[in-house]
Amino acid sequence: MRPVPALKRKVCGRFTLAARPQDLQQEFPDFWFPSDLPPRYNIAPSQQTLVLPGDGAFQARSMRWGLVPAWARDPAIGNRMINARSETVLERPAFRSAFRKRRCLVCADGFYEWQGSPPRRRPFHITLPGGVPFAMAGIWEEWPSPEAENLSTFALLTTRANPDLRAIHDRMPVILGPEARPVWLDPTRPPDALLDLLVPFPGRLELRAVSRFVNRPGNEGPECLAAAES
DNA sequence: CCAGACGTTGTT
DNA sequence: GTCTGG
DNA sequence: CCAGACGTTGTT
DNA sequence: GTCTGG
Repeated sequence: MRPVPALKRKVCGRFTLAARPQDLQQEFPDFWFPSDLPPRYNIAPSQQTLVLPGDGAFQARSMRWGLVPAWARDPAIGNRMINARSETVLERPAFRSAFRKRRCLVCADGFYEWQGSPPRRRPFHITLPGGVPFAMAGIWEEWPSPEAENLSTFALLTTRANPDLRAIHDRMPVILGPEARPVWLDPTRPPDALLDLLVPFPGRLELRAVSRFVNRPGNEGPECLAAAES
């Protein structure tokens, strides 16, 4: 008998990065950050956001969320390549090469998950205690655009939800603590050592129901974190 | 050998 | 790029 | 992830 | 319903 598929709901598709550059500098002291970083409360797929690639430059870069494989004909394919399952990332043709050679950290200070079924689906904002910035595990690609400069894109690694999150969701982005980050970014690390890092977050998470204002991808600003209407 | 395809998420 | 199908 | 669009003809 | 765009 085939294994019964686990309960599945939708996975990380929005997040926040409202932290100031000095807060990021403190959390990621090895990296250089731009000083003019705008606070973001509604980062959606296809948008640019701050990524720390393991390319040895230790320079924060802006990349587009939604991985476009190097061989893609149409970069629109990236709009659906926003998450890569940890369980299968090693085999998937679209991700395998990026997983082996181009890993990164994706800076965030919270992410959104939606709970329930339409039309009552409600967004939650999930943070670490105190709202400190954290690093999500990512992989990235460079797509040679015929007209413009290369397009840099990334996908987030996902794993099972941890106990705090399980009430609303069964998947979550992989969050890497300070010890795991250099391992993930080390280009010489073998796949087995990397896969060991892709586990549910072992610490506590804080969940807060927020307004549906965040639903609309074009909405931006601290209103995205307003308490949920009753 | 060449030609042609190549993907993910989720489906509560 | 890399794999499959013919 | 959610919101919003969703068409055709013909075109060196 | 399904796909694209943000």
